[in-house]
Amino acid sequence: MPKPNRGVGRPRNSDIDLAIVCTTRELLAERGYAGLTVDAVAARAGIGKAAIYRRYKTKQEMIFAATVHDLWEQPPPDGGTLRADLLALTRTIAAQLCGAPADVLAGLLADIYADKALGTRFAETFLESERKAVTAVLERAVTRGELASRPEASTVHALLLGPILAWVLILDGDRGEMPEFTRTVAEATAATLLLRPTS
Amino acid sequence: MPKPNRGVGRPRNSDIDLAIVCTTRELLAERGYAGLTVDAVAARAGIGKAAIYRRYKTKQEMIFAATVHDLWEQPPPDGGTLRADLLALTRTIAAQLCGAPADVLAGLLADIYADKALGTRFAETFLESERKAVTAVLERAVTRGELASRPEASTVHALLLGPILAWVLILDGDRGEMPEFTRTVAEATAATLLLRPTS
Amino acid sequence: MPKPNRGVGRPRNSDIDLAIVCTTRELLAERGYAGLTVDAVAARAGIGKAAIYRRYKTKQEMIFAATVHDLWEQPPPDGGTLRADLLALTRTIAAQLCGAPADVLAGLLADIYADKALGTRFAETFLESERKAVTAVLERAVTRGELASRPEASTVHALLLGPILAWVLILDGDRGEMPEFTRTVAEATAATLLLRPTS
Amino acid sequence: MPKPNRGVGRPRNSDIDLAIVCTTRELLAERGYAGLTVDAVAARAGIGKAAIYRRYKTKQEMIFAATVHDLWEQPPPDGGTLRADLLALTRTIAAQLCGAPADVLAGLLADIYADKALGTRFAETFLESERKAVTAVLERAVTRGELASRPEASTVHALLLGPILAWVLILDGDRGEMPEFTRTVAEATAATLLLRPTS
DNA sequence: CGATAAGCGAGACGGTACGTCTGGTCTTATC
DNA sequence: GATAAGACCAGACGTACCGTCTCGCTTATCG
Repeated sequence: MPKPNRGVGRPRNSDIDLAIVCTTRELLAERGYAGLTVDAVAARAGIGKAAIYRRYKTKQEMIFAATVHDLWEQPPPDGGTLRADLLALTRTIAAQLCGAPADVLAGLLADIYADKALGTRFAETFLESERKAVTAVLERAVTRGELASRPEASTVHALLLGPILAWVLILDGDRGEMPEFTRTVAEATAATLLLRPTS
Repeated sequence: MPKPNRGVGRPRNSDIDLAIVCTTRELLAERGYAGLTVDAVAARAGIGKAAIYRRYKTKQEMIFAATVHDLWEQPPPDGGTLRADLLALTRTIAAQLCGAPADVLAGLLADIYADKALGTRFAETFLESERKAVTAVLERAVTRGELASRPEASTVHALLLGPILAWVLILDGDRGEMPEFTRTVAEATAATLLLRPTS
Repeated sequence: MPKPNRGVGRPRNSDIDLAIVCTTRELLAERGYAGLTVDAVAARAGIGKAAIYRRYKTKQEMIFAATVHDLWEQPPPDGGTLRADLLALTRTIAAQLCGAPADVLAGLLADIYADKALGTRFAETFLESERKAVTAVLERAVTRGELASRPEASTVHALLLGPILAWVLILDGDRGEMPEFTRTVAEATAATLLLRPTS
Repeated sequence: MPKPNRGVGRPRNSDIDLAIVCTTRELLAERGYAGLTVDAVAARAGIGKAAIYRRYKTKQEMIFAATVHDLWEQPPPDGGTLRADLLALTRTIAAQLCGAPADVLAGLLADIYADKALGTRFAETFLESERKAVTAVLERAVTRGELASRPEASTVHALLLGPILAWVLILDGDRGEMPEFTRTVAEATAATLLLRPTS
């Protein structure tokens, strides 16, 4: 999230906003997360470093902004059944995670732990919104009578998010098989929830 | 894995091997992954930087060696049922992941993507041995007749590893609840496998 | 001679230019040539190492610049006689050589041989200007009729420079006696030239 | 001057003594003074570093020993006249200085200032013996009646040594012209001494 | 003869400096 | 006041070298 601009003086050139984001993505693709430097972004984009740091506090924020596309906040529309809702949810999660190469994901994750502020922002935006979606889906199932009581959202979240995370981040799984895998994950979670109430 | 030593000349001092590993862990705990420097390790351990770089090509290799404890290779003993085997397996995986703080895990993961050699080593040691254990457990279940056919090991691996990974790495879950959570993950996977053959 | 700066962007801070030179001289005086480190210069001057290496390619260039004060170019004014001219010239040379402690002189000399670029610069600035002065003095003497033909400049240069060099660099002679010694050198050379034409 | 050996235990291998000296000279010629490393000498000579440091306290002592051929101590034989004695003396000095490349001379000189012990040894051996020779020559001239009183030996030493030093060290003079130049230096000094009593 | 002492090649060790690089800030002149 | 260029501080990185030490071995003299 770029720093705000008080609306006084020369307005920011929005071409630059775009150039930063695009160049960052380019260079991430070319040189990988570890090989990305702010100087390189500035040079390639034909802008000054100050223009970057006026918008983002740190390099990590810049990458975060360039990578983590401002993500969906709404829980998926009611699909009628818990099974359908979980599948939709899992697909959204998978789409998020597949949006960036694995090295970027890993790098970002590391930076989130290195920089407390970034961690907080990540938790508040990304995590919180996902968690809300999970909660909403579960609550709908309770309302429908599919579940007796609402299971712990964190647990379900981990059951959905985790396998996909592992697939792209650790196991370097084929992303072509992702739709299929997504279905497996969703159904496994659904099966578990429907069979036995998970704490 | 440290660089080798041709058996000629003065042998490496194994006290130093140990000191590097211990000091690295100490400093990781004190200052976090991002705050670790090679100079600090050398200074604290009372050794020269050369002694470190004689053993490890890069800082990352050092951290890797200090962190990824040369890990279990054996699949869990036969527990009699798929359910029991999966629980044991999941517990082993969880123990591995809980061995290091989250920031170290994240940092290591990022470095694995940054350094190809490290990535290969990680895949060959850590991943391969885990995968073999998963395969063994599944094969036992087929032999027992619990499963009709052996499911894809990668998928099951992701279903087991993923939620735990997400729990410690993303959701910053309470590690005290890990035993309980581990059980949930194992049972969810068991349920899925026993209900429907996963691809 | 510092690296140039293309007039675009933030200009070099000339305070730093000065600080580097002064601090280098200070530390040379305090710790001697062999004890001088770039880190110490940076630390004492309160600047970053990069600011030094932006100006000088190597430590040696820095010392060179800090020590070999951009020196006089003009031959001494016409003193009326060869004897007088030689004395003036010798005094200038002696003043140059006494400007730095013996260890710095020796260190610099060694570095000049170690680094070809430095050697060239030394020859072109220091040596060439001194040689021109010697030539000019000798030519004046020929014009005056004191000498029948112009002697080889290199030889005369060696006769003037050498003894002083030996005095400060090898024999560790008392610098208090330098004025007297300078006179001796000048007169010895004058006597030789006036008696017999030196090749 | 190598460290002594108490005659007990295995005796030193004199092949190694020679190998060190020869290899040092070789490498000095190939890579220059600044490029010489002890490891390289040991490797090239096929010996261990310890064998070197058992003989010489420091790298500089090794180079010193390999370079400064154990030099003449005797003043030149009586040539009958001051002029002839000075020429002989100058030739000896020139021979000494021409024995090593200029960069080695410069490097050695710098090291002499860096290492007090080496400086003392240099002064006591090289310098002192030269000075004695100068004194002896001057005294002979007084005895012969060529000179009224014995001039200051240091001064004469500087007048003889200096120009040659400058020739090889600073002016990078052609060493082929050395014999001629030597004569010039000797005669200039003789002329000065015979004309006027130098301090 | 065996014990003792030292030499030897190889190379690890602690220490220290080098020169490079990057991140994030600041300073010009220009727009 | 935003911008491009680039200087600035801080400090980590990985390399190189020095002089010392340790290993397992060899080679001499002494008892």
